[in-house]
Amino acid sequence: MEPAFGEVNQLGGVFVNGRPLPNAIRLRIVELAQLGIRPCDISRQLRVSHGCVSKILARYNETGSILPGAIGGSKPRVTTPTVVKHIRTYKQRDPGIFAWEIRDRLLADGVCDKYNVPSVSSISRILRNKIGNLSQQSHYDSHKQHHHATAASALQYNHIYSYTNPITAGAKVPTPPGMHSLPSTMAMPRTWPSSHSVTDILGIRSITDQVSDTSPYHSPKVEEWSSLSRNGFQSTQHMINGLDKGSIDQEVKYSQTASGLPTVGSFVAASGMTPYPTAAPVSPYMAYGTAAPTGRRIKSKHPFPQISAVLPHIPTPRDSCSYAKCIEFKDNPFHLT
DNA sequence: ATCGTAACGGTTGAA
DNA sequence: GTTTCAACCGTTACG
Repeated sequence: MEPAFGEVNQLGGVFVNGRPLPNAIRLRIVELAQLGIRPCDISRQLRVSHGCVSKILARYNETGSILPGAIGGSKPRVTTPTVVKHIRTYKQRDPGIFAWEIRDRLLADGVCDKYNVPSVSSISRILRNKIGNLSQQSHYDSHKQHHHATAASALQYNHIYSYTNPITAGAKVPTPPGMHSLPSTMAMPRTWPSSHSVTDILGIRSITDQVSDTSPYHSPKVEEWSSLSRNGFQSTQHMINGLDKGSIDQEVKYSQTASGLPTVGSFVAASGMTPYPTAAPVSPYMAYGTAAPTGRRIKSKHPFPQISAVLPHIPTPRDSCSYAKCIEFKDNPFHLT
């Protein structure tokens, strides 16, 4: 359940425990950093803990994305229907086969790779629970099952998990930014926006602004706006740094000075940066985008790349299967009226 | 003073 | 419909 109210951190900023900062704040952190503002000053100005600033900047530096990681869900199973089907086949052909032999065969036949091959114990469990006494199965049945399993797995898993792709097989496998050699099965999972770049994020945001309500906190779920993101609201003329100015203006309201505490704004003017409003109502939770590609520990050659850069998102298996939804704040505790 | 990060309490969503 | 579990979150405190 969403809390009725957010909490206030030591800096006077409002946050919701367990929930990501809104994209507007995340974006601001990156923008300020690009302008040469020190993280400690960013922390003070935005009233976000320095640990959070550090984390967001580090992630941006490594992934090019300002977005939070994907929350919730489960890791994709390794015992996909396809794998079970192969195990069944092996067992049928050689009823005395050992689990470890099956494991080796799965690897040898390319059904799995070293990242997603089931453990011996998992195979044993499959043999015990899912396959049982194969000798009582007719060949016709098994063939039919085989066929269905293949189709089903192709539909349900292949385009999402792409287990045999060594790039995506491990969630922590680094993937260079800008890589375009993704197999088609990974290029565009079912409900995922094509990019986690700021451009796409705000492109999406610009659309959601149009379709959403007056509450800056409510955002459509990805199921809704992932399709929007594909319908050509890429960059437009009123983009600033790849961002929709309107959306920025709206999200800028997040600046945390509602408590009446003095803002830390002197250095803002001195730095010549965009003069963000510094005394706007607190409204921390606006639309969230989709998850950042967490776990991709990319050592960027270009620290703090321009935020307008479009960096294709290379989804991890976990990304693509379970993080399709953005965060929705229906009852935003921070929405001041 | 600044920054990186582990611990913590929390949320989320697939299985 | 509920529970479990492992992912993530931001804050805090420590070094």
